Amino acid sequence: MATLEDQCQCRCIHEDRITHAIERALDDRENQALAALFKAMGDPNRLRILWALQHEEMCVCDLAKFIGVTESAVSHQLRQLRQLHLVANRREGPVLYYRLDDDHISQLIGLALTHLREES
Amino acid sequence: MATLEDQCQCRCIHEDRITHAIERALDDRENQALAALFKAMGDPNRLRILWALQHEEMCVCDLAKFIGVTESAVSHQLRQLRQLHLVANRREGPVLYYRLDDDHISQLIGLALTHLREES
DNA sequence: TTAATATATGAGTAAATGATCAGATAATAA
DNA sequence: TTATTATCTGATCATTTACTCATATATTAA
Repeated sequence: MATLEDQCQCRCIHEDRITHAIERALDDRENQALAALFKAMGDPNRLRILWALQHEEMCVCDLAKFIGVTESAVSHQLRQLRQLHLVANRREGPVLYYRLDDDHISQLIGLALTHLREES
Repeated sequence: MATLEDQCQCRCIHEDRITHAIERALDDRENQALAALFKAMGDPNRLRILWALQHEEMCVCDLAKFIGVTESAVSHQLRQLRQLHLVANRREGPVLYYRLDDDHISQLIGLALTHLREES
């Protein structure tokens, strides 16, 4: 994000469009948070986790076995997903059952898959 | 992705859930492609570009000015977005006007923003 | 053709990422 | 209490990433 005054080599063609874009731009924090959300979904293993949790809640070692990495690795990934409110868990004795945090996650995956399959 | 036979330290609790997850799992290539799509949207500057293009098509140097980086940097980003069918362009003389490739992109951003704002 | 403008590309680099390993914490059972 | 199981956390490291710089390509005009 830059204001128009910054570092102007004056090569741009459409001052008006830039001005409008800046006016309409998403707030910086929100942009950052939104990017973090997409980034979290943008890793093959995390996505596998999310996909699996669409259907059934699973514990850490289930997920580790499923995607073929260490339980430690899964735990690290789940922390990220938790912090971004993509997954939630519930404890039953010593085991933590993970699930998707809300319905938006499935919707996002579904919508993206639609885009992909229509191969626009 | 691993089959159940691989590297079994036999510590998992729910063999059945793992089996189901493997059966229902997204095809490996599709999972990869889906992750790539989300990852592409998961960078603050690329997201700013996509957000701006929701409203109006813009050329490379507009975008560079807007987000405050080199035109080269924007060009690199746009290539990624092009390859993943997130943006498309049209040439008018020497300048390329970029736009969102289809309506799904806006929908994805909107849905993610809803999720974010409901702070589930 | 040459010059100028808009964009693309390749190399190089500092920073971020995702995995593993080793060790810490939490809950239950003996 | 101690032992065991499930999960978490910190350190480390190889890979990936996103930028800048320098250069190449493409389009138009002179």
